[in-house]
Amino acid sequence: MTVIDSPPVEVPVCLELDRQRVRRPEGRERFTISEVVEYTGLSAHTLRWYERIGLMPHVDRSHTGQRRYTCRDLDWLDLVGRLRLTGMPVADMVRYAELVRQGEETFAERERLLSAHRDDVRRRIAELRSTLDVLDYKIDIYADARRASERA
Amino acid sequence: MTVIDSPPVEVPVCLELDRQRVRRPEGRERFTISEVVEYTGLSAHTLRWYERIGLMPHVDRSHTGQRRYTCRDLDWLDLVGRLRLTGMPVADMVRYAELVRQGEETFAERERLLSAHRDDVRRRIAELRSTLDVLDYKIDIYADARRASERA
DNA sequence: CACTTGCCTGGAGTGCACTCCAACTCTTTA
DNA sequence: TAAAGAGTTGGAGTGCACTCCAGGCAAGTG
Repeated sequence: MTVIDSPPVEVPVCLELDRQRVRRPEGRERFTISEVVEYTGLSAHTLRWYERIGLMPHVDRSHTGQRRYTCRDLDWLDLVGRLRLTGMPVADMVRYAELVRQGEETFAERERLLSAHRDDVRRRIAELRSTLDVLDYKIDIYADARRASERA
Repeated sequence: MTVIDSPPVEVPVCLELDRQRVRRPEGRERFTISEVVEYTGLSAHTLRWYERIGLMPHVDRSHTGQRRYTCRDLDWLDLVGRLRLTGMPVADMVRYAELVRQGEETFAERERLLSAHRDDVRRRIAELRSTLDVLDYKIDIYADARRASERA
């Protein structure tokens, strides 16, 4: 509940699905886990779990051993959040995180990985679209029936 | 493996994701579970499980107790497959199946249920689109780096 | 008649992505 | 100084959607 209100500098936002957009406290550089919970909409459990499975770059610690997230961490979590929303398996995200850790010589493979995912997303959009047609058709039938019974 | 080849009457198809489209054996009216497996791409386990949880209208049986699916069942499985592809939870599909069983007085609620799902699908399409932008951006960066190193 | 194939059942197991628990430490507030 | 609150850990538990297993029955083939 310790929400830090920074002056309205810039307004980078978190894009958690339907949640109202949460302003990132800009100007600060180290965030507690609860601040990151606030910002990302993920639970603290999940944040720690992401770290355990290697989905996070090394998260800094305070002198007492508590996590202190940086802006770069928030950027990374934004990307992870998007990949997650588009259904990329956690294992693939971990793979991508590994590639990032390995440095620039993995650019080509990162490109391949993201391209494959992009194809997947495109395919899924097409799939959703075609289902939308079926839904429209069904809903129209029910709506027609309703209107008919209302007229009766 | 007992695939029934019907003469090419009409060509209604099954829309299982990337699988090649399977022609429905038209002209026949009762299908074994393995034929339905072939047609839907679902496993026999899953088909039996759908029945257990109430996601299927009553499936007919042969005199020896084996399932005999009808064309109506295949139509239903087409719809279920689409709802599934668009991420409708099985519990919601079961709810819809119940409404269908209850008859015409549930038209209004069926309309509501499908409309809600349609909204969901639309929202997800928008979400996927916006992620596509991020992916394009990232992939461009990697591609540029690759081209730069190829020139070097 | 043996064998293979296809299908049946209830119930247990799997994989994924979290989600929670118990027991603890550290910091802040009354 | 006592109590509340935020954070720590490893490991166990949860919910979803299958997925598989053991053991058995029925029909067709050599």
